[in-house]
Parts: sequence; structure tokens; C-alpha cells
Amino acid sequence: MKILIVEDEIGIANFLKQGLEEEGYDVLVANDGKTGYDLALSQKVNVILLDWILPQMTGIEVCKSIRKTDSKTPIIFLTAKDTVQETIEGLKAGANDYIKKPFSFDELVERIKIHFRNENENDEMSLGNIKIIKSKHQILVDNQEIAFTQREFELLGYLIKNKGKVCTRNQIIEDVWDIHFEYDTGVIDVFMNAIRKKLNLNKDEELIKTIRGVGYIANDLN
Amino acid sequence: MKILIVEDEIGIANFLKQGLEEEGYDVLVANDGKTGYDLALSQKVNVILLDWILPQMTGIEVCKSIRKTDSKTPIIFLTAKDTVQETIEGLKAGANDYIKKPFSFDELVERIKIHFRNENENDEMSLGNIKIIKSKHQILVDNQEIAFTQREFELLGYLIKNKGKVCTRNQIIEDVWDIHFEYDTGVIDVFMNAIRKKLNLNKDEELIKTIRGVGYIANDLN
DNA sequence: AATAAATAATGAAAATTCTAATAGTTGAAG
DNA sequence: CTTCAACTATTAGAATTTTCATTATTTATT
Repeated sequence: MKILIVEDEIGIANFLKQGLEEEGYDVLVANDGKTGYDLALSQKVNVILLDWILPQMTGIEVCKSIRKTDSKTPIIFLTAKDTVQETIEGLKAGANDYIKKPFSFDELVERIKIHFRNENENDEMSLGNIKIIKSKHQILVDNQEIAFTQREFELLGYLIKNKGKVCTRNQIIEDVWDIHFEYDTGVIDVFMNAIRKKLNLNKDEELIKTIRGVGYIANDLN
Repeated sequence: MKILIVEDEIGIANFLKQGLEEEGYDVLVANDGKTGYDLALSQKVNVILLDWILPQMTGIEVCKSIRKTDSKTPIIFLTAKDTVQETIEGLKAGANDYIKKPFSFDELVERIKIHFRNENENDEMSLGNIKIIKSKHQILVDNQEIAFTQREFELLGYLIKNKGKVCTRNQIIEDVWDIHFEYDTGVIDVFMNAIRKKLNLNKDEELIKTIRGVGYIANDLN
């Protein structure tokens, strides 16, 4: 998890860098707007902390320029410009949050974490003797790898991520198939069948259960 | 775009409701925590504005309960509890933003818009004589519909959404194929070929160009 | 200008995904 | 306890997606 700090006051930059490194983040510092802009586009950065008043390019300019090519990376303004007008200008430039100096470091950390919540989704998850490793695209049953296709992998991953909760067919179509228009299909059942076959589960086993009229649920048996 | 307001002070709730409706949002109001929680789960809401002090369930309880089953819908605390401690508690409960009363209505609107940026992606887009309508899953060339498969549709849509910018093969695999693990493939080229055939474009036409060594770009010709 | 090396386009076969039809189950109503 | 209706599982075949090999094109080098 890499954070880019764009801040010209060395003292503040160092204070932030040290604090965030203690929190376990990789930190990159740029002391002027132009360098910040270049780093934002060239490095894979997860969050950008941006001052407003900077040499070379202002924070607003940096923010707008980044947004021209990258609409996703979260940008947090961190500035002494504290009027409502300025806050709105910063947000309109494409920022995701706007924190006024002086700020609480703990609150900053918490506001940074908001943007990591999704990326933090566990790379490794397990359900009974099944283990799933997203980054390697692997599924192990009793430490033995079993080949899963893309869709099978995603569907099983989704059920395990939500283990203990019922996943409705609608939720599955939305979240796994990413289909947001009206669509009537029986494809989920077909894939559940394929997954159960590969895992050697028959349909009355507790590990993955059918909830009649609703959907499916994965259960850790403790 | 539907906003749920969970607020027990009728005056504030009405003020917010009216203001947000003028901004063009659909607004739903709950006057106590329990009702708010029920509505949040039963209705398809895009953003939730949450007060802290509420009858039945506190905002914190509502927030935590929603997050148990719904980890996505943005929750914005809107409260008079203004200490750093409380802000952090609110954010840790799963909120996405924390605005202290009294607040500027304009700033609230701007902070709400942050969460709509992604969903606001244009339903209709065009490139030259090509028109794409996401909600209907349609592609029209000179007002004549042409059948596209799912992947073809998504890839062309991605290029048009980013028209004027080069899309690298890596970006395309990440954003269109949603593949985040190491993966070497030539599948993009195959689909570009299929798309060009359907659109009757040969490879040196300006509308969709190959950028050698990088990827592809869609260009509006003006 | 000729050649080689790298990259892209293309076609066809393989694999996956999806549809649609059939068989099997479940649970409610009588 | 049966019967029926609604839902789920399973299968096979159709459509889409992906891989892989071949051909074509571009760029750099001689």
C-alpha cells in the first residue's frame, strides 16, 4: 500500500512520512506540484495526499491534471485553505476528501483507511479444507491444487468472502457477473453444480448449501 | 440516485430533503435508527446520511449493522458530535465520510457527489457515427443497431469512455477483463479485430487506432 | 534499400460460459 | 399421505471467449 505525499514544507512532509511509515505504509514524497504529478502517473500509488500551495503547479492543477488520465486513485487534500469555497473547489477538482490544517494525525489515518477498505479484501481466504489465494488464482483442497475456471473461481471466492451470509441470486449476478441491467438466467445453478463437482460436495453437505427460493450460502463448520 | 436520510430532528430532515430534491435526488427519510436500518437494507439506496443520536438505535449501531451485510453503500455521518475521538469512532464503524454540524449545505452536496462520480458514468456515449447505450446494451452505427457480444460491448465502451486517451493493454486487462493477477494473453487483439470487423473499420482508420507497443485509442474526428 | 526483430492482425481450434430442456426435489395444500 | 406447483440439479448443445499458430506489418539496423 503506497501513499504519495505532495507537500513543499519539509517539516510537515517528514512528519507525515514517518507517521505513515509507522502505520505500515510505503511512502513517497514530492516537494513540488510538477514532481507530484509525474510520480502520481508513473508509480502505482494507492492514495495521494495533496497540499494546495505548491511550487511549479498548485494542488488544484495537480488534481485536475491527474484526473484527466486517472479517475480512480483517491486524492485527499491536506491544506490550510479552510473556507467552504475552497473546500468545494478542491472537491470539484476531483479530490475524494478535503482535510483542513491543523488536522489530527489519527483522523487522517482513519480517512486514508477508508480508501483501502476495498483493496484490503483478503488475498487468502478459507472455508473448511478449502483455501483460495486470489493473487495466484489458486484453489487448494487439503493443500492439493484444483483447477478452476475464471467464473468458477470468482463465484466460489464470492461465497467464501461472504461465508455465513446468504447470497441471493440477484446479489451474485450483480457482484460476480457484474450485470446491472435486467437479466433472467439460470447460469448460477450451472456453475454451482460445476463447483460442487470439483469440490466433491453433494448438495446436502453443510459447507455450501442451497437456500431454496433465495440463493446459496457457504458455512464454516465449527 | 436515491439518498436515505436518517435523522430524528424533523426540521433538519426536511431542510435536507428539500435541498437535495432540488439538486435532483430522490430522497427517503427515516426518523429513527431502526427504521433507517430497515430501509437501508430493503431499498436500493445510493448514499446514506446518518445522524449519531437517534431513537431506537444510535447512528453507530446502524452503521455497524448495515456494514455486516452491505459493505459498499456510502455512509456519511452528519452529526453534532465533533471531537476527533468521535470522528474516528464514526469512521471505524464503517462510514465513508464524517461531516460535523453545523455544516455548509453546498459542501455536503459536493461530498455526496464524490460517491456518485463512478455511478454517473454516462449511459449514452458516442464516437463519430457510433453510439453506445449501456442500459439497453445497444450499439448503433448511423442509428442502425449492430449486435455485440458482452466482451466486445465492454471493450468498445471502455475505449469510447476514454476517447482521446491511449488505453494500454494492461489497463484494458485490469479494467475490462477485471484480471488483477499476472497474466499474459493476446486476447485483446482478437477482440479488437472482431470489433473492427463489425464496425467496418480497417486498422489504419483514425476512429480506432493501434498504438504500437502500447495499446489502442479511440478518437473523435473533429 | 534490404534484412532482421518486434509487434499486430487474422484464422481456426480449444476451452469456457451460457442457454434451454429435462429430471429430480422440496414443501405446501388438500 | 398424496398431489401439485415451484424450485433446483443436471445435462447437452449453442454461443462466446480464449489460446495458439500463422501471416502481415512496422520499426530499427545494417
